[in-house]
Amino acid sequence: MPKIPVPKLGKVQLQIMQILWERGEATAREITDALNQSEPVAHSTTQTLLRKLEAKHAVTHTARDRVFVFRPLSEEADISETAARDLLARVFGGSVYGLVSHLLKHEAISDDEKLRLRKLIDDAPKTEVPQ
Amino acid sequence: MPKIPVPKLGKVQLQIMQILWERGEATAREITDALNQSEPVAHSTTQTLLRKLEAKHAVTHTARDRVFVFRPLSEEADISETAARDLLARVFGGSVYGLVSHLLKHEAISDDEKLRLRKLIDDAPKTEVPQ
DNA sequence: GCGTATCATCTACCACGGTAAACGGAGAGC
DNA sequence: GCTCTCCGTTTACCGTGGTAGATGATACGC
Repeated sequence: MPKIPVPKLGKVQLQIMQILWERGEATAREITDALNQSEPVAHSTTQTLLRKLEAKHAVTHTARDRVFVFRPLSEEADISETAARDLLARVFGGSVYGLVSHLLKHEAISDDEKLRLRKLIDDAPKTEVPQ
Repeated sequence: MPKIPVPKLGKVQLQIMQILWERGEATAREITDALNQSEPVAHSTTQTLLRKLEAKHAVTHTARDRVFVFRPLSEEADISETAARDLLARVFGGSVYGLVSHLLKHEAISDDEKLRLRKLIDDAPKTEVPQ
């Protein structure tokens, strides 16, 4: 089994995936409309990107009436995983500490968020480095 | 003043910048050699990328003897900033909490790192969210 | 039946990162 | 003086993301 690797996605491709994750499924037209909420995109562009996403097994489609209904194949967690790990390796030398300290220094975080983060760290299991 | 925007860099381009940040300056040959420590890259490739980096004002060069000495123009902090914010916006909807919790859940972190992270959060200033 | 609207497909561009061969200039060694 | 080697420059190619027009199939209204 060739076991499809987690695909790397472009900006708009990721937006499309997010729409699909949110809704479970959508037609090309619905996706175009959703994309156009934030920025204008031609319907044909959406369709091209859907074809490319399908080519790398990130989405699939089934025909319903005369319309294609698309559904996500890649999981949101996997994509986030890959993207986060990529940034980590490329920019922060693989150091989670480096990235987090950078975020704390340069990004706005509410007190509430800080509390929740603290809790998260406290609740983290002891050194159980998963495989 | 056109005020150059912080450039987005590719994988190898980023590696080149990291070499330059580390050393302060380097010749094309030195960069190629350093890159080849991790993965084979033709010298001409290095030079092409340096030209492209120079085109977007990420590096500059001066001639010394017959050799170009390259120096970084972009700051490491700015590039990290851009890359981190990009990931944040694209994948985690701008939520620092989302990204950090993801990291804590999916990345291996030593107890020591956890302690240091906790300290970092505790020491973070109170909600001074300017602008 | 015929036009119109809607789809999906095909085809083509552009930008950019990455890759590298080919070329030309200029010292170094003999 | 000729060759060798190192260097920078030019040029070109591929892959991919993004963009979209042109085209063709098909249903729908009248």
